[in-house]
Amino acid sequence: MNSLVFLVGATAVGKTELAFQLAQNTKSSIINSDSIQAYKDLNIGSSKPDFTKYPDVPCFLFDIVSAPHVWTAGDFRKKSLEVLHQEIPKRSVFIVGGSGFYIQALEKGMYDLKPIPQSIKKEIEILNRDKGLDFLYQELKLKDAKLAENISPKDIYRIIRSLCIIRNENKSLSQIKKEFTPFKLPWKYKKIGLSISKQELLKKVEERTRHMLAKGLIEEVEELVKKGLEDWKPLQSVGYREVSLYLRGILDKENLFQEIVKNTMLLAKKQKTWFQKDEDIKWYDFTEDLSKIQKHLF
RNA sequence: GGCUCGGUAGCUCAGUCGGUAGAGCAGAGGACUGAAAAUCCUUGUGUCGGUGGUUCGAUUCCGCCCCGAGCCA
Repeated sequence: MNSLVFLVGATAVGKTELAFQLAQNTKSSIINSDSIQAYKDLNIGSSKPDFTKYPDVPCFLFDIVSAPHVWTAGDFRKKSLEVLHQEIPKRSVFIVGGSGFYIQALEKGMYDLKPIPQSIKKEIEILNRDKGLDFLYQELKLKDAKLAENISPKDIYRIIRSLCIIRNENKSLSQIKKEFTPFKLPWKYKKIGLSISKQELLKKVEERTRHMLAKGLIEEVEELVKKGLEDWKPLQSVGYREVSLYLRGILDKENLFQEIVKNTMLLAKKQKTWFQKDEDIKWYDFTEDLSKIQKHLF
């Protein structure tokens, strides 16, 4: 019986390397659940694996989206389900990545929502620009008091998104949530996490950041900016954002390294917070023997 | 050596017309349903450089000293 394993943990802990070794040893395949590694043009800053090192491991959902398109949790859910239906009958599968929201989307499902048309997005953006976020928050309070209570009046992302949904679905998010039945994956699966002390992680993050800069992270971002992609959302992610600031003269070179390291550590903390509430995850120290982990899994 | 401006939370700095102080960032914790590497929330006692003086009371005013930056010699 082929199995399904989620491998999670903070950025830079060494998930990818472990996953490829496990997959190679057990003739399994890998699905990427990292939101940034899905992008074709984001290689250095996303720490994309070196696929030539493991030519026999079938890989999915890496390098599948090109700018200016944007990859979302919903896309991940849909595509990963397709891949799983095709792969599980053939071999075991590892799903690897640090995006907790993606794992949740796949595991528990997502609300069945229509895509938001540009016209609605624009309308809300103009309201935000002209009347301010507080005006939008007041509208949300009127139309979905329960949700408004649970988010901050400054949470620009959630306020705009929920108003878009109200306009597009004619229903509030709270209502949609109430009517939603959680989905269940049709396969048995295990979740394992790689843990690391903050001190050890800092060492890894510094090393990785140094490596990224040496390998040409700045040039990678420069290329994208040259193509007019400075507003492309993924360039707001850790590493890419700091380099963009550097290219615009807002950050100087000495601070660039420090800022990337700092924000990567912040990201790692958020990932840790996300995963630690999931009691199904079995944690292993990052120094744990491969064979031990493998034994536990199969 | 003289003059000027600084020395306040781990960092950058605000402020107190004299009643022992507060922002941003960091640190710690948390939320999270289609950009999630995003977007947010909670959390701030520190010999206010040292020392003497004035004062009921000084981080705040005055003197001296120490440290840093700049200008003049």
